[in-house]
Amino acid sequence: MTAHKQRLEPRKPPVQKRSRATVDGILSAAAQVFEAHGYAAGTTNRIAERAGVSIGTLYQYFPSKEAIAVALLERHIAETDHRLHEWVDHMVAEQHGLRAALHDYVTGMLEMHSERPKLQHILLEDTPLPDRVHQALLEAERAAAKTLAGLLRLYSEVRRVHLEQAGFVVVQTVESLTHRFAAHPDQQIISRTSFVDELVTMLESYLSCSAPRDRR
Amino acid sequence: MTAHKQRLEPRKPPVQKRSRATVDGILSAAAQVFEAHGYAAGTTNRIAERAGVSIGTLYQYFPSKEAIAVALLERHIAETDHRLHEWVDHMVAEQHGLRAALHDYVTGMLEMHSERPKLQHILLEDTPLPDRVHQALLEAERAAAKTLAGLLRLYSEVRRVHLEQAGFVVVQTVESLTHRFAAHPDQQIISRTSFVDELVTMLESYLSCSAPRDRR
Amino acid sequence: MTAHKQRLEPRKPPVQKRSRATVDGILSAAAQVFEAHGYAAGTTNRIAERAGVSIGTLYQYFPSKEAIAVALLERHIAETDHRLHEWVDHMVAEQHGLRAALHDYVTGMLEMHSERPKLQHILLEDTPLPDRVHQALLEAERAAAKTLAGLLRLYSEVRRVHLEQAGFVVVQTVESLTHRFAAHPDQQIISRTSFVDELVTMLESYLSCSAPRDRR
Amino acid sequence: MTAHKQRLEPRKPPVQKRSRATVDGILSAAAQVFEAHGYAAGTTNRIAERAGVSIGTLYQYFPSKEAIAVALLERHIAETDHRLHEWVDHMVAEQHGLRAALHDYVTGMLEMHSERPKLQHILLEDTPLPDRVHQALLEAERAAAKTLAGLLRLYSEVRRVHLEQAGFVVVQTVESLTHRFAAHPDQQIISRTSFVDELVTMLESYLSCSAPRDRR
DNA sequence: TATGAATGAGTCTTCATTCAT
DNA sequence: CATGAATGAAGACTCATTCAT
Repeated sequence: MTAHKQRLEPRKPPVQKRSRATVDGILSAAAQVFEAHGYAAGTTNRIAERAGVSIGTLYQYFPSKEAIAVALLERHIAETDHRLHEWVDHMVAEQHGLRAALHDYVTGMLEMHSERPKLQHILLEDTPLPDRVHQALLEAERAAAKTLAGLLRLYSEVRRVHLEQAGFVVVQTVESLTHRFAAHPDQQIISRTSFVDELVTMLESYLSCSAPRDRR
Repeated sequence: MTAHKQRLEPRKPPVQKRSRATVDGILSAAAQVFEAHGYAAGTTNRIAERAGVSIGTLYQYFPSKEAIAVALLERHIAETDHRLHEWVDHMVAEQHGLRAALHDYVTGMLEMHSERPKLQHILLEDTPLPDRVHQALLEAERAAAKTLAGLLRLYSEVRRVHLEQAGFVVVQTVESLTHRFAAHPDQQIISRTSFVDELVTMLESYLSCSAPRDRR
Repeated sequence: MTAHKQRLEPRKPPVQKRSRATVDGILSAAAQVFEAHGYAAGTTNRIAERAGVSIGTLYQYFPSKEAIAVALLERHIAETDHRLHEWVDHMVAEQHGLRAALHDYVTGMLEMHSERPKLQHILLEDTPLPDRVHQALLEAERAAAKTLAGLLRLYSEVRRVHLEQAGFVVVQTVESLTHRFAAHPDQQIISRTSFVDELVTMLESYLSCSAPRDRR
Repeated sequence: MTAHKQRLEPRKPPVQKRSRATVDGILSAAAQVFEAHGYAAGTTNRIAERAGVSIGTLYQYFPSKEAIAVALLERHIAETDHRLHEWVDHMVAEQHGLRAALHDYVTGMLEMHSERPKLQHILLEDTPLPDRVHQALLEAERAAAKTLAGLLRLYSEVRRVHLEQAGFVVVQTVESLTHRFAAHPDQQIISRTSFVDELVTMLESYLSCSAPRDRR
């Protein structure tokens, strides 16, 4: 009868500050609810309730549940990107050594993922997201790899030749492991500090070794 | 009136072979359906249909949808474990060098995750699994780390001191990266071969470096 | 998430007699509910309740509310068609005069519309019916005009030249007036008998006049 | 908490001209919206938007959606009545023959219904109108029949005895057929001109025949 | 044991209406 | 008087689960 699934953006960003606050409130509530219940069981009513608004208001700002998920993911992508650039700028300015730089990066990402460890995966794996979001995600990863490659070029310790490939591996590794560790912070075989150290060591030795040591 | 969430085991291991086949059929169907539609949209009716049994029969063998998810996850854990041990045995027998061994391991895991790349995450993140499953999962990882540590001890190239920690890092890294790569095989910045090579290189250089190169 | 609005037929005519009864029960209930509340206010829950089945059962047989409306309309078209042919056959067999034939026809239609006077209009005007239903409706009217033309040919009293046009006018007139009268049976300016008589007279004098009496 | 269904009149005839224009604008917008979307899907927000006023303003002038429908219907009744009297006056003045008079009448009504063919039915069949509106409708029809009877008396060609009954039949016939035809102007078995001619012929022969030609 | 029709709690979403500004 | 953000009751529809056959 009606035409669902059209725009996935807030209908009209109804202009001002009140709305900004409301939208943010809904998104934060959604993040909590999805984190706690999963996507399917994270009902829009629960989100609205947690956000302290009526269900009607929620739908004033988001045309569908899916739109909320998309907004959440885009927010996450933006935040990750922001963190990365901030870190890169900081590193360029501070001129620390490679190990220190990696340590800083790993710590930052671990911190970031410790907030809502499960959210991304819930969003990524259980939501039938429109393709453009997946594209955006891949694009963001590609961009991150490139950015990182640019930074790595500045370190004399780095011996790898294909810096973009190396950047990709580093980004993926940090993202994945950091995320995994954050998901089960307590019951781990290894302490947080040790984990960071080992990871940094791995990355450092990888970046500073010149090539596959020997043929298989 | 409803009786959700009771036992999560197959009611009675219903005697013998006929049932064995049926249970397997249902699990395989569930794997396909969850992979394709996600957990929430993977309806029990769809699973039953794909398995070629009636919905009634499905509920003869599994008391709830959740029980199917749990069984699937346990099956996956067992399989991973099996693969690991097989590989370890093979490595012990063949006496290859470290790099070759790692290459074999990485390739095997990548292969394994390429089958149903999304299934685990769907199961892990969207199902409110009973805690004992999470425990089992962590336990399995711990065991894997130990097993790997045992193997690593046999290689003279390995210089790491805390082998269990190293085993943990290796297991996690391979598991994560392999999984990530398998999820988006096409649109990657790096080829499959390069990916494997880089990953192996990273692991090798990590394992064969004696310690953090320098203090931070 | 799912794909609504596909088929508008009962999903699978689930085979047997029980279903036949259920489908009929639902349709009858729907007819009553739509008649009483209008299309929009005729909720599927109300229909199910009136039919004595659960809402789930209703959706086992009809994929959407619209499908129910369509089925109802198709049923009506079929019934009208059936009535018309029955009447034609009867008239051909009985060899009554034109007036008697018309009287019989008008009475029959009036009877038929007295059952649920508003239903058709509700279905026609408020439901966003798929186009093929509208086509079917027009087609049915065209066929009725033709059928009637065939019958009129048998009456010597009929002087009209364009029998199909005449058939069309008669069908439309009877359908419309009969319907209107049935809608407000009580509070009419004219009695039911008089109404039928006048209508018959009008039709008779129309059919038996040779042409426009005079130029305008 | 809700206050549905209270008064159905504009709250206060809010003074003068500005309001007059606003009310008219809303009604016209409502007519378009109902015609295009049906009653249920014709939302008050859409009406307000089309009228170029805020939803709040709409509710300043109409206490409910239903009140708009009622006002629309009353407007329609008044207009029909106006047309009829205009026509009668014209006919009395011009002294045309019966056929010409009928032709004029039919043409006028056809024209009128061609504007928003579906609106009336939507209003009539899908809105749970308060009874007094139905009363008013019937009353208007009765009055029309009487008015028409008065006119018919002036024509020597008319032989019918019960002029009021005849007036009723004529009014109903013209109203119904004209409306039906207007609703599906394109796909008709008969052209517009032919339709008018046939209808006029039918009415003329009816009015000028003295009585049921023969007993049944 | 297998079947599949029936169930109904629970979901997302809409929209008439209110009221603070 | 006008505005439009907020409200929440209510509706269409889904799907895990049961149970009579």
